[in-house]
Amino acid sequence: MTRPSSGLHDRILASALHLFVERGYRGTSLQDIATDVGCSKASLLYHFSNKEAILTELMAPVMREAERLDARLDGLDGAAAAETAVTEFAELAIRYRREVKMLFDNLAEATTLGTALQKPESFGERLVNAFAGGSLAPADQVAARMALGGMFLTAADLSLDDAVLRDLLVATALRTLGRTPD
Amino acid sequence: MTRPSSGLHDRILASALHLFVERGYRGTSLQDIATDVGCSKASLLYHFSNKEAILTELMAPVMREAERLDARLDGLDGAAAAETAVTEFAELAIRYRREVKMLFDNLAEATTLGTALQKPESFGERLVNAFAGGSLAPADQVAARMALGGMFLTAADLSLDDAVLRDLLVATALRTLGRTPD
DNA sequence: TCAGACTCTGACCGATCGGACAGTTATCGT
DNA sequence: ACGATAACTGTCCGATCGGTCAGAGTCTGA
Repeated sequence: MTRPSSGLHDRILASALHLFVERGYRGTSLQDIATDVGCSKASLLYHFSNKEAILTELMAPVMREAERLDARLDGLDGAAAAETAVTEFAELAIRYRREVKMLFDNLAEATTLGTALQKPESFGERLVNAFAGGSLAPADQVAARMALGGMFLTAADLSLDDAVLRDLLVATALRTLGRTPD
Repeated sequence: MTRPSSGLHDRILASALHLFVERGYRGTSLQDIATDVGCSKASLLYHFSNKEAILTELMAPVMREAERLDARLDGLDGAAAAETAVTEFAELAIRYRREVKMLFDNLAEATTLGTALQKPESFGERLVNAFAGGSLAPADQVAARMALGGMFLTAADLSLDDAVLRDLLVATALRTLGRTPD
């Protein structure tokens, strides 16, 4: 680069994340982001090919972590799958709190939106299965969905110390699943 | 009325509910609804003063039930509050599945939107407190949020028999809260 | 029969959306 | 000193948004 980088790229991401979380993806216009950053709307489209590219880049780290977790769960079953899934998902949901909140604030639009929010959908289903320990019994499936949904919502909403909240999420989710933590 | 009512009013509501659930409130334009109904966009605004009025009327029955539940919880505390809240909320969430799904699909926009989606916010907080049995301990608060969030998401997503799902929601939520059902 | 009320619509409006593009400015290596 | 290139912006665009309005068509009660 010739001109000293002002770090605009990262500032755009920061503002976009903040606004997407607060008002949703559709509820945030490029002009909103530009105003918040303090640059022109055209600058956004210089750094990102389009609006969705901003969302995609914001979600990229979460997606990577999600795929890693997905791979780890692949060989597991039963109690091992459930406990691993719960523990790792808690860690992930806490670390990427804002991204997680952004994600489910736009679940309805996920279908319309491109690939940025489509992988998480199938990932969610595999997580539910892991939570259920592979069981297809209605009671286990419902418990799995409730545990996952509960962690999802609670991690995004609550403002508690990260470590404390993570441990509580894990313990409570395991209780929901009927698996007493060791 | 002079001309035999074509029931357009209700058909608009039905289409709007369907589309709001599928694509979100912001993701659904008046033209989308009009096309789905098979009438002109101007007809929508003949029957409803504006777009938000459609949403408000869709949410009206849920709001009434929510207020009734709210009143019932007012005098209760501890285990009685938790069990009543869980049981009644399960009933409500199941009966108004689609409206509930519509509600949390638009949580991020609730602040922007008018009164239609604002009452539920404070109602949610009171529900959490009831779920927690009045306790302010972090463990109880987290469990309450997870139980509520879990019911919320699971009632909206799953396609199970109503009665079966309702009983499972109640049993699982009580387990999450650490309250063994009688 | 006919005035009036009800239902519905086409045409139009200003605002805003995401995005395209040519041009300006600043800074680099040579 | 001087292109070359990266960073950035003003301006414009077509599409679509929610919403208005004058009127057309249709039925009822007097």
